[in-house]
Amino acid sequence: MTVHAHDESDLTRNQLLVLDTLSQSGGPLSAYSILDQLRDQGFRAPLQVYRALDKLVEFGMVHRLESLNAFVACRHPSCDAHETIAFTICDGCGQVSEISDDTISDRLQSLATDTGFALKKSTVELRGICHKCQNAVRKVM
Amino acid sequence: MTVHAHDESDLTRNQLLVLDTLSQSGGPLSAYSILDQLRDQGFRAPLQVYRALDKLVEFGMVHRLESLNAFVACRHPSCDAHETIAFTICDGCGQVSEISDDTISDRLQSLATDTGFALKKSTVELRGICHKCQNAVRKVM
DNA sequence: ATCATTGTGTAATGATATAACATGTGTAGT
DNA sequence: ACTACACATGTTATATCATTACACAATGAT
Repeated sequence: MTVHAHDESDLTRNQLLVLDTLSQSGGPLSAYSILDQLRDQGFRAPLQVYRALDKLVEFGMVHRLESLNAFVACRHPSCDAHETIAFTICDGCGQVSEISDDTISDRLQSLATDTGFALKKSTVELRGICHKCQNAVRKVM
Repeated sequence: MTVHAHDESDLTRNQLLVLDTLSQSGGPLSAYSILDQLRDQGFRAPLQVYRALDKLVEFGMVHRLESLNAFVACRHPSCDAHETIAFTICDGCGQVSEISDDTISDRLQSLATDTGFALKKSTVELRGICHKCQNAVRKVM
């Protein structure tokens, strides 16, 4: 029984299709836009997407962006080291970057521990404008 | 024209009703459950709640919890110092606590700045089990 | 062979959020 | 007073996100 270390060969057809759709998009997608892109492959209902997403998130191969109600493929090519703790999300172009930072994760963990809070999952999402989009705005002005 | 430093006297009737509902609940509420609680006061449609919430969030008097799709009244009694940067959310009892921590906010800001990202808003939500609920589980076992 | 587990397909529904348009209300400028 | 403007409101309809419930199929363990 495999516990971790999932790779693509462990995935079902539906999970693979959903993961591929997300990977190829290069950015966040809603469950319903994944569904639309997979109609040709036989997808008919949201549940087919949500079920695949649940597993992929569980495996750490996809992340859910709470502030967007959307999903992104993990950028880590091999499926170890899914230790992302934060995301930047550009409100201009939608680009998402993953950040790993021990200062923050350690600090969050100790803030929790200090108050007796058993931390299960951290959501850290930074909304703003990426470097490229800031330059793009300057050009227009 | 007042720019900041809103207090209750600046609020419209609808905004006051929504804020009171949230304050009295002591925890997070969805927009629709706020709506249900305000039917007696004449509320009929979700938009009445969402519009009030938009303003209250803008004023810093209410926070949106992204991972819950819900809203809480800011715990700060006077409406200065809405500098909360993080929340703990207990998955057992639903209790929400606000955390202000310069280590984290400074670090998030500098991670953003380092990559040329213009940070507008940080979402930091810690999901887990609070101290009380951990004890409650022990009793049952 | 049977049973449990897991994945799948499908329809219906629930939950969250916004668009579009009409109406009211206070206030500043004339 | 009248107008123009900004802003809050009311209402209907619709868009978007997510789950429940039920039936069936494939796999693997006993």
